[in-house]
Amino acid sequence: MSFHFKPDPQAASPLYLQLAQSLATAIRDGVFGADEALPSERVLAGRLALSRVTARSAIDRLVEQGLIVRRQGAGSFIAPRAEAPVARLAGFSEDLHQRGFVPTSCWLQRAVTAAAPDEQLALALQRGERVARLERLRLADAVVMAYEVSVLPHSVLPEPQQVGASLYAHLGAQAPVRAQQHIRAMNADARLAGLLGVASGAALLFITRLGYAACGRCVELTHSYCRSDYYDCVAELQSPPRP
Amino acid sequence: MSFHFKPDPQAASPLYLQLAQSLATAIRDGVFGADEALPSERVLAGRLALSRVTARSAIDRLVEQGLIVRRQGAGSFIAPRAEAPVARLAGFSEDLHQRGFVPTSCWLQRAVTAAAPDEQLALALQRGERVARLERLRLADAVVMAYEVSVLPHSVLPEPQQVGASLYAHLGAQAPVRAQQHIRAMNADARLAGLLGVASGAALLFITRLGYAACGRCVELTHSYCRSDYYDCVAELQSPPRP
DNA sequence: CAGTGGTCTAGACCACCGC
DNA sequence: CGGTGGTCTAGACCACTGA
Repeated sequence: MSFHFKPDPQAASPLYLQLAQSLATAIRDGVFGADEALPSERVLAGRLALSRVTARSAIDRLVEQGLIVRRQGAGSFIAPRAEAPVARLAGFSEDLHQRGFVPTSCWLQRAVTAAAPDEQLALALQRGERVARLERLRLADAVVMAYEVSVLPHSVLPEPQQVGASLYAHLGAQAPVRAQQHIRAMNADARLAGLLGVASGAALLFITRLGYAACGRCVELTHSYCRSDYYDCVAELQSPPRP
Repeated sequence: MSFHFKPDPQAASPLYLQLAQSLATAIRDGVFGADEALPSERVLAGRLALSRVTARSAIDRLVEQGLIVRRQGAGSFIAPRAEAPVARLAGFSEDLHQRGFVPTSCWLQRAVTAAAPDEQLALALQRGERVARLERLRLADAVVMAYEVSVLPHSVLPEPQQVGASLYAHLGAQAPVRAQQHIRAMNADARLAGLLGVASGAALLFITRLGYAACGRCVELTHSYCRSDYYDCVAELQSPPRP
């Protein structure tokens, strides 16, 4: 089975991304068997009339995503992972969608309010700067999965009323590209139990997320209270730099 | 303030890593002010007699680590993050150590046993292949923080008795470099409550970790039951590839 | 406009793997 | 040994930023 791909120098996206995506699709479609070696970087480059550096960049992406494993001197191989990969940064919507659920939201509040002290600190707000506050229930297939409060600088989200199902989609270029989550467990109090439809005292996942835009600014502080029986949080970790 | 660095082509580690580490140190030492621009890639390359690609590779590393933010057309800037960065893949030991605790372990079991079905599957074991089973309490400053059961292929860990405080240190080259964690919350049953010294029914973090070695093989399956009042799980997330 | 990061090329040497 | 990934160079064009 051979791999076909036509580089298009006119396209909007760079060649190495086109190639990476193309290879990723081929891998997921099973064009290459598990544990099989990819064409070597030189072969790939030669066959597609690209430089080796470009071919290598494409493979770099796939290695980062865990789709491919490199073995020096031997070759690049399909990673031996049958299961579904990836749970990078994804909003709730995208996250659930991937798992085949139909995610919906039920707004409890979308307003511009004053900022609490911890919010001022986390978002590095100017004195007196206000925040957009989004409060909602998250549902999957009509089952409540989480209660979530998001706070963003007013300047980042001037009109919270306009936010649709996906906050990140609405934010566009200002959406977070990196985030830090603190994940804890807590027992549901009466109010949370009522909102989520669980017994009082049930164990919940309590997730605090700080989201950073591409420019490095912290643009999102979110507290999520998740039913753990329906939702679990997946994290992909990478090794620290070797000193 | 200027930045000094002598590239050493003889050294074991590649130039781009030397430079990255050197820059990282300089940044953490405050040689560059927050929000200040780094020397441009061309300047860096010229001054250090490196190619621009090499200088760029070094900066790539720092961007991945969140130390630096690139702005096309403008420059590369110190990321505006005062706080402690990074919680990549770290074993419990390293993790707690970074926070200033003294981590210790109390072994409950270190043995070679048969593999349960889910363990066979997760670790992709041969039929009948046995596993090393490690069971321990994790303590920080003499307080129990977690109960943990790790299972590894016997071939990866032939002598579980020899494992010291840090499993990853003992594994050496076979230690995981990538991991996937599933994080859930659960109420402590009587046994867990007893082990961890919490009330029965208290909310615990229940973390299942699959660790993958550099060669791509899954070498670790760990279940952790963590007291959430003392321990929280930090995850750094990155954005998905833009399609 | 000059300078920046983003991408790309063609070619090179090395350390490592498997035969 | 030949082929592989790992690193490095010198130079190029583009799109974008900011003064």
